[in-house]
Amino acid sequence: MRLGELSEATGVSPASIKFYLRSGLLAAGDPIHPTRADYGDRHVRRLALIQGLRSVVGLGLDDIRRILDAAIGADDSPAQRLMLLRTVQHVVLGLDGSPAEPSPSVDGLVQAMGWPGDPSEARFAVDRHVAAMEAAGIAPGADVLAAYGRAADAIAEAQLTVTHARDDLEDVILTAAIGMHMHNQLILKIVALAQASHSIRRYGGPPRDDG
Amino acid sequence: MRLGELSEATGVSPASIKFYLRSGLLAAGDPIHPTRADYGDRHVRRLALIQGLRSVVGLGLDDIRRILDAAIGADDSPAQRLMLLRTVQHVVLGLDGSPAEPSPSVDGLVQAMGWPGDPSEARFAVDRHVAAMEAAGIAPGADVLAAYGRAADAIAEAQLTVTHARDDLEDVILTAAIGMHMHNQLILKIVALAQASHSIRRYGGPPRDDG
DNA sequence: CAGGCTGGATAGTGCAACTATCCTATGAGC
DNA sequence: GCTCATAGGATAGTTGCACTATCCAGCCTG
Repeated sequence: MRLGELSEATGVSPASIKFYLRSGLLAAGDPIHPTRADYGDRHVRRLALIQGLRSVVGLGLDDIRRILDAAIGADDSPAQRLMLLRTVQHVVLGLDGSPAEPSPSVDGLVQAMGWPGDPSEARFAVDRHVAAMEAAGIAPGADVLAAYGRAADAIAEAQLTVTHARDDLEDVILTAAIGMHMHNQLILKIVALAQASHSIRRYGGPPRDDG
Repeated sequence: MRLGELSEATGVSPASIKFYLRSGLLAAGDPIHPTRADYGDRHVRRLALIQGLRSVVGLGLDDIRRILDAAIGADDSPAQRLMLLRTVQHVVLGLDGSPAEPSPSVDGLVQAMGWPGDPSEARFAVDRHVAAMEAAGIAPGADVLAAYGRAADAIAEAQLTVTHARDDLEDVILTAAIGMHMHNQLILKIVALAQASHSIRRYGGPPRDDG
């Protein structure tokens, strides 16, 4: 299909498609004439991925590009899929990979959950984050961490299962990134629900607008 | 203190302070002369709040203004604090308050956690979110929801306790918003950690860069 | 009374993500 | 062969947000 048709098929304006082509987010179509290129299904999927990462997950084009770059040349093997998953996490969480001081409470969490204790980028990120929360005076208690651990274990399992059920890498990325985001928002909303419940317990009623 | 001193005290440029004054995010100082105003501690705290909500939580100035508006006229009573907390959740989560179809899995969660079953904005938000996830083919299972519920309960309790220990409303807001954000990021990172662990279990090793 | 700082208004900057315009080269129709 | 609409490519302009810089008048100090 031609650019105009690709635009109609995806709902993305021709100008934006051109912009993505220029930006290197979308591969050029197969040139069938000097002034004509042919776009296919992969372009449609790629555009859907870009749109999803932008509008749902809220990533910037630079971050999207980093994820896309990781997908280039990757095959469908489990190892490559995990690699891709890791890149998505890396970008979405803004991990930087530099080592951090292990936190005792995180040690406790890892042991309680039976997770491997190897230092890793994710572990560093958790350690750093817990340290930041402690510095802010809002350190998570052992019970909170334990609850997070169980929740995280359940998400991780579900995410891996869903992710590996996907056929193509665009789907893998989209499922992983949107899954992370959606689970995250879900937890926030459940916390809001829990807080409403707790405030009822403490004060006999929810906070109300109308006095 | 004068504008220049307020700037030095907070690290916010005079131009930005003027901008916040114009935007209505920061109350004008007490005019001591036609061309001189006096700023006090409340301006320092307000600026710290604005900075925190912007740089840590990532809110836009419109959202910050909505939270600030809710704080105006509020007193230190538990009810007002809860009201404020609710506004913060409202803004940070983008809740809209319109009713949603109750989801059976959320019903199950609420009953399992012993939370009050009253319909509420938070409940609607959770119902809508679960529906969206189901539509996206990434519906959370009962085990995942149960784990979230326990985690949320722990956060809510901790958050309420920490929040109510704060003295002034600026602190209440900042603690609530930054707490939400930090806990949220923490969960994401713990999920990343859990995922690394699961991938080791499944495939005998973490995904690696170096092959 | 001059200079500098204050506060207030207005306009400009930088970034991100588009969006509109222009240009060139076909390729279809006559 | 010639014209003209259109695709594709390059360039510049727009929008929204969050500042930032400039300008101006007042007035307090020295």
